[in-house]
Amino acid sequence: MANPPETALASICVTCPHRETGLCGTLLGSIAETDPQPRWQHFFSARPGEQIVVRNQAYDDVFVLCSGWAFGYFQLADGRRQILKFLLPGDMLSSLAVFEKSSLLSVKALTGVQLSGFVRSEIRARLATSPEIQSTLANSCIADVRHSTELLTALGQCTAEQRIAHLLLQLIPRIEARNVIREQRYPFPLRQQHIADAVGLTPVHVSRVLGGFRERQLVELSEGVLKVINLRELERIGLLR
Amino acid sequence: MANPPETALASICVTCPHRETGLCGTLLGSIAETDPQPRWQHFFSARPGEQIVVRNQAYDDVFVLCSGWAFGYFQLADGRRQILKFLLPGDMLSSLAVFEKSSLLSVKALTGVQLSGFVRSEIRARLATSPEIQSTLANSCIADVRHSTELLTALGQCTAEQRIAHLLLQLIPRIEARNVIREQRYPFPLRQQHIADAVGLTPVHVSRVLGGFRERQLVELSEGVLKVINLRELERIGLLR
DNA sequence: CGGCAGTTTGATGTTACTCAATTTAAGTGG
DNA sequence: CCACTTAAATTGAGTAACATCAAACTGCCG
Repeated sequence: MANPPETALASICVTCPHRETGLCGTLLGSIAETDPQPRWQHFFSARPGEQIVVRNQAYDDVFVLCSGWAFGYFQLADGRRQILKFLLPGDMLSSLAVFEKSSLLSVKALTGVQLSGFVRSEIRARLATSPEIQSTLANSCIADVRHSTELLTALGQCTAEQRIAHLLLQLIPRIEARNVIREQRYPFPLRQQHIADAVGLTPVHVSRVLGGFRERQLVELSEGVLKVINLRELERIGLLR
Repeated sequence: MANPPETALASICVTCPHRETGLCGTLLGSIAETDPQPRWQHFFSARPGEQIVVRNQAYDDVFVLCSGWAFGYFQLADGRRQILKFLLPGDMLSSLAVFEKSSLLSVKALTGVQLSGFVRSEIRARLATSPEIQSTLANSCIADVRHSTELLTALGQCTAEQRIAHLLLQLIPRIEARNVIREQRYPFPLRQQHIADAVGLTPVHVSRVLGGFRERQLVELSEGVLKVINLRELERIGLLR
């Protein structure tokens, strides 16, 4: 995971899996025609576990994840934390960063990551004239709200099994959209601690539930790989109806 | 709670407690100068318990609550439901309704309510030219996200006492902003069932926790009134730090 | 007065947490 | 390639928090 030289970095975002629909690609598409090295954009990277954004701190950039996994979370004073969303390549760290300087969330890298930062003022200027950027942003906000609605319902109303199944089901299509999947084996860099923090359980209990899933031949999770054996049954457990 | 005649309804929204900052007032302010009876706005009311918006159904209007209380929720097939937010006068039922026809949430009236509906196309047209409407909308989205971040953290990480205290603390300043409060007595139309559905507990357990709060002289809740006795201690329990 | 919805209370059951020990896996340096 | 170290996952036993079930109580309204 060595850092590629600066000159190579620009190509990373252009190859974002979501450049067709994502803000990153939308913006880069518009500069390709005009300015190959804009001042209002920069790339950088972070190591696994490194903090990228601190809640309530002010930033002049809007960030897009270009490669790797990250997660947004809310930290409590006593060490507990709630993970609110996992971020995959093409995701904006926070859609509302376009309007608000201070971040609503803390963000940490889960794997090694590469990011793109766009200067907010420039995005807002373009937002005013580009319907494409407008709808990209609106869609990102809608996806965010839809996701947190579901997560809230899962946390408030569902059992441990259902919550974990729901988390997996929510991630599976997003991983599929970004990777070639062979033999139902999905790249999956979360530790059980991350799952626990995301669904409001202890790591110990997560281990027991995943053990149950394995025994029942639903999914197997180890070494950064999620193997999906019985998707139908997983959906029966984890789909919100 | 009889329905006032149509002619009187226009004045209701003008006296919205949040007309200074809310979308409702922002829009009405701009028409007061031009068109006293616009076609792109209409008023209506609903009785206590009546359903106002159905999730996934399409609407041509963006709704603002003018009087009374309502709540947005996600309904599961087996009867469980998660209440995601309580709506007070001046609140948009959903900020993202400006961009998305189909509602992300179901909404029910808690008390008798009066609402204002603005035709979406008209709002979007005005949005393009009015920085005031833009920032009002952005602020509403930001408040929504901030709120669901906190609620998620409370549901995932906190005990029953903390969750209920948190809910009360979240509502208290919003009630204060809309009512004259005497002797720490807040109008509070929620049933224990609503509290339960909002914080992911059973009504029975909510009753026990509230009983504990009463014994300890923190708050008393009965007959639609919340009496706040020891705010400091309530904050010690329910504030997320 | 009777009925109904909402709340309270008690007894019991289940889920998930805590604490602690053990196993497994992943590096690290010799 | 192999001890040694460390982080992560697993397992077991005991406990706390919350759910469930059922009954009694309250205030309200017809």
